[in-house]
Order: sequence, then structure tokens, then C-alpha cells
Amino acid sequence: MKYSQLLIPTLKETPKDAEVVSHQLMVRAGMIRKVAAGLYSYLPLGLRVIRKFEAIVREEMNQSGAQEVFLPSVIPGELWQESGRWDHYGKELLRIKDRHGNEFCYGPTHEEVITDLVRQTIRSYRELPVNLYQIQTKFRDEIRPRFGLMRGREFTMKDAYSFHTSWESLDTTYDAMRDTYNAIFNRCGLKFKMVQADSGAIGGNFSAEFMVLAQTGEDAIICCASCGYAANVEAAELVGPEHPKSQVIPVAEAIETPGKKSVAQVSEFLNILPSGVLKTMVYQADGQTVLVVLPGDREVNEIKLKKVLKCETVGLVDPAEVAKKLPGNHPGYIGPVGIITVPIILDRSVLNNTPYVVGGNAVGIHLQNTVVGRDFSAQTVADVVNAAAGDQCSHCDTGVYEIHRGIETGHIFKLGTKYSEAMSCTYTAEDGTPQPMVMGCYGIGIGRTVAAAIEQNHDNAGIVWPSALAPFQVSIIVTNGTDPGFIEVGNQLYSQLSGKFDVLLDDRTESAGIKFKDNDLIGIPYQIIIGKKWAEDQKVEIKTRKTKHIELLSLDQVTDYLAALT
RNA sequence: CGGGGCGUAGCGCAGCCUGGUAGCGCACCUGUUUUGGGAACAGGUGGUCGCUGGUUCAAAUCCAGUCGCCCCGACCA
Repeated sequence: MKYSQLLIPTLKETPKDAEVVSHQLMVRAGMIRKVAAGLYSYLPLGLRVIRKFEAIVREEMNQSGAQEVFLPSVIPGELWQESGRWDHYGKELLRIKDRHGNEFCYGPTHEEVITDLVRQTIRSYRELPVNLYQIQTKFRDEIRPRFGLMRGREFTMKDAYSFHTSWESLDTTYDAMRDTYNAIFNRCGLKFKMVQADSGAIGGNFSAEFMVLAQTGEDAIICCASCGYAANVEAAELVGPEHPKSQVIPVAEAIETPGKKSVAQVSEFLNILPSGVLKTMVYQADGQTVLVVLPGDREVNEIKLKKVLKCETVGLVDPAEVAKKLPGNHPGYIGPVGIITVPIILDRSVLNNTPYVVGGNAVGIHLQNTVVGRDFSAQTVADVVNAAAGDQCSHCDTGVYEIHRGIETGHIFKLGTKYSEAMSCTYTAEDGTPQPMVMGCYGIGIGRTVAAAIEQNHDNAGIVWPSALAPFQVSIIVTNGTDPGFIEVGNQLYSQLSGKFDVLLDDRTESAGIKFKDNDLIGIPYQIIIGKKWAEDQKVEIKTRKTKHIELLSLDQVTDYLAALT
């Protein structure tokens, strides 16, 4: 295509509302423009990249045996009422009414629609399994949309749903999807990790996320370099406590700690490590107040906590409300000793027979030399804290955890019969009885993956596209767009390369400097420059965007050179 | 949802405190000279200052309301 005929409105200045690099560069490179919070228009260049990625996704999905369908983006409320999610999904579900007053929602995900389709069309075990996917626009009314395409309200997603007669059959498709996702992200040239994810209420090891590694990622990932175990920090398991030390610990005693409320303040005041202080946090779990007791250097993992308590919601109690739940107590001085009115959840790492400093349940007082079992006990002992760098790996004897950041671009999940039971999606089994289908679901964020690719591949000059995602693989830069000789060579090269590569002919009459800047900004991997060296000795320069390496070639060498690179 | 900030030309901003004919840079248009890393000169186009109401002889500026957008707050006991 000719640059002069394309709408590529590049920007010199960074838009002020763009915070992360991928968002800034997508706007500056003329790929997207914002329409409203979390809503974007895709311009030709942005759309080309999106389409490139979609094509890879389609090829690999089709290859795996999945079939493409296209479901409506607007979904009748009654389907969501049937699954029970109409009341549970919350404000992220954009609800709308049609002219007759009937309720609909804009689909944030499509389990209901696909389940409805399959229950209508599939009757017998002979027709299973099936795996259906679509590439569809979705809408989630995020509290705070941000980071451009990374967390928009409207976004494009590839979602697939598989239906089976058994968990074993689901396993086969799940494994195939895992392989397919690995193939997709590998083809895109992205550095990524497949990690164990939180599997939600169903429990078990049934869910994996694909994380594109980037400093700016919203998710923390725990990895063991020694055995390869990798998990979202939300799901990362921790090994049990060290063997209890056999030591005699003096009797617990109260000490005055005036004004020392935080772990940092208390540990500094007493000259001990933060890990020697226990913090006691007041949580509300489905309306019930509980105390969570954990080492001072740890963070509560609310997802683990939810599972342990088997509840729907957990959240910290507002500090101002604490006195109502625990009369006479104040945040900063709460401790587990002597508490009888409220259940205590104790992180299991505390069971190691070492003395801890805890809150004294009175302002300005802490207790030291307290020991679990002797000085206080807990209703529940469990793993309720986040894993951290340096912790011993839970899957091998030698490794320790490293921590990385990633962007969640794919998620595969064994759903089971949650939706098929709620919505009576059944098949007739060999013995003639109706059985609920076993389901799996598999998503890939299309726009988010493109953003993640930029987040991972850019430099000061702009985007550095992996070849597979680049809007054009090669550009031909005619440095002087008014010189007939240069134009001639440009056209000749263009027809020589078209059909073999995605080629952009920069035929604009702009100055050479502008063209170099623009081609770097939009990230074309290979740039053929017709300029000085052509005038001097009939050679073109081929610049590799990523390495800035320049190769001088005659026209007949260009095709082979590029073919070897791409 | 709480706290903070911002809405003035396509983009980035100044002007507002102390009311008095709306400005700068980039972009855009015309012409000339330019053409290897975002050119130079000359001339020019473009804004009911987010919206509504109020105060005033007079409002971008002061007041009230409203809408939109951005940032921070989810580990702090």
C-alpha cells in the first residue's frame, strides 16, 4: 500500500491522558483514537495489527478442530437470569432496555448464549464433543478503565466454549487448547509464561493463564527457576511452616508501645524484624467479622481467604468501623490473645513455635513472647498469604520463588457443569438418560495482546513490532518523494516485493527525516531506504528496526535478503 | 464509591488570582526556497473558552449547579 493514501495520523507529542507506553505509542502511531473512557476507534494501522493477530488465532483455532461461530453482542436478560448471573454479576454488566421495555445486556462474556445454542441444537452423545469459538466485541463497565486497550470497557475477545460427555473428554480439549495457545503466542514472537491461575469456587487445578511478560504488567507471577512451576500470585501455593523449633520461650508480657501502630513502627521500636510481629487484620466475610493473623512481613491473599472461609466476598473492615466490631479496640493494637467473640484465621506459617509480638488489644500496648497454642489459638489454620520472592518452592525441594510481572492475555478454564446444569443443557447418553454437558472455556484478549506486544517490544523511537504482528513487514522509504529516479526505483521494488511480503511504499513528499521518524514510530521491522547510496552506486539500504543494523544491497539481492529474515 | 486535578483552535498549553475586543507552540492552507533523522521565510484559515443558570454596564476570568475526562485510594492494623 502507499503511505500517501493511508490515514496514519502520527503524533510528535505524547497524549496527556495516556499513562502506559503501549497506550501512548498506539495513539502516537495513529493506530487508535479515544472516543470516550474505555472506548476506542481503530484506525487503518491499528486495525491491520488487530487483523494480523486475529488471523493467527483463527488459523490455530481451526487447526485444533474448533469451529468459528458469531454470537450476538446484545443478550436477552432472561438468559442471564436463567444462569443466575443477572443478579450476581454486578455493575460491570451493562444493562439496557429495548423499546418494549424488555431487558438486555451487552455481553461481557458468552457462556449463556453459547449454552443456549448448544442445548437447542445438540441432543446426543454422538454429537459431542464440540468446541465453538468466536471473535467478538464485548463490554464490561469497568470501574476505572485505563491503559488504552489494556483495560478498556469495550474490547475484542476470542472466546471458545467446549462441550463434552465427560471430564476425560474435557481434559483432551483443554490440553489441546493449552497447546494451541502456546502455538499462538509463540507465533507472535512474544515472551510469555503459562501459569497456574485461581480456579475460583470450583476448586482444583483447572485453570491456566497465559501471561505476556512485561514490567508494567498488572499481575504478579511466581516462578520457580528450578522446576518450572509458575503461578499467578493469587494462586501460588506456599509450603507449610518450618519444623517447630524446640525452644523454651519466656512467659508472655505486655510492653508499652505508645503511638506504635504499624508493623514497621513496632518492629523498629522493639528492634526486631517485621517477621517477628504478627498483624491482626479485621475482615468482613459474607457479613461475618473474622480476624486474620499473619506475619508482619506478609500480605493477606484474599482469594485464598475466600476459599478457606468458603464465602462469596471478603473485604477489610473500615478502620473507623473496627471499634464497633471489637468494642474498646483500635487498629494497630489488635491481637489474637484473649479474643473469644470473633473467629480467628491464622496463617499456617506461624505454627513454628517461635515467639511473636502481637497487639495487646489496648491502645499503646503490645504483647511479646506470645506463642501459638500456649497464648492463643485459632479456629482455622491455613495458607492465607501471598507467596513472595525467595520463598521455598512448593513443587520441588531445591528451588526458590522468583517474582515477575505479566499481562494476562489468555485464560483456559474447565467450567464443568455449572452452566449446563443451571440452563438444562443436556444430551442423551448411551443408556438413554439425560446428562448435563461438561464444559470448558478458553479466552484470548485480542486488543490486550496487541498492547502487550508493544509493552514488551518498544524503544525510544517507537514500536518494534514482532514480524508476525507488524502492520507491514517491510517499508520502502523513497527519501526524496519528488525525484523521478527515486520514485521509479521505489515502484520497481514495490512490485518486486508485493505478494511476497506486506509492503508499505512511503511515497510521501515529506522530508527524509519525517519518513525515518514515522517508520520507526509505527515500528516497521524492515525498512528499505532509497537515497544517497542509490544515487552514488545503485544500492539500497535495508535497516532492521530492532537492531538498527543497515545492509547495503543491490535491487536483485533484496528479495532473498528479506526472505531469509522474515 | 471517597480524595485530588483538569475541560480555552485538530494536538500540547498560557491567560483566570486582580472581570474590560482570546494568545503561544505544533499541525493545517497559499507561495518561494528546501529534501539523510520531525526544514526556512512570508502570508493565511481556524475557538459561542465543556454545558446551564446567576452576579455585573461588561464574565474564559467571580458564584452556583451540571456533564465529561484524568490521577490517586484495594493491604493500611
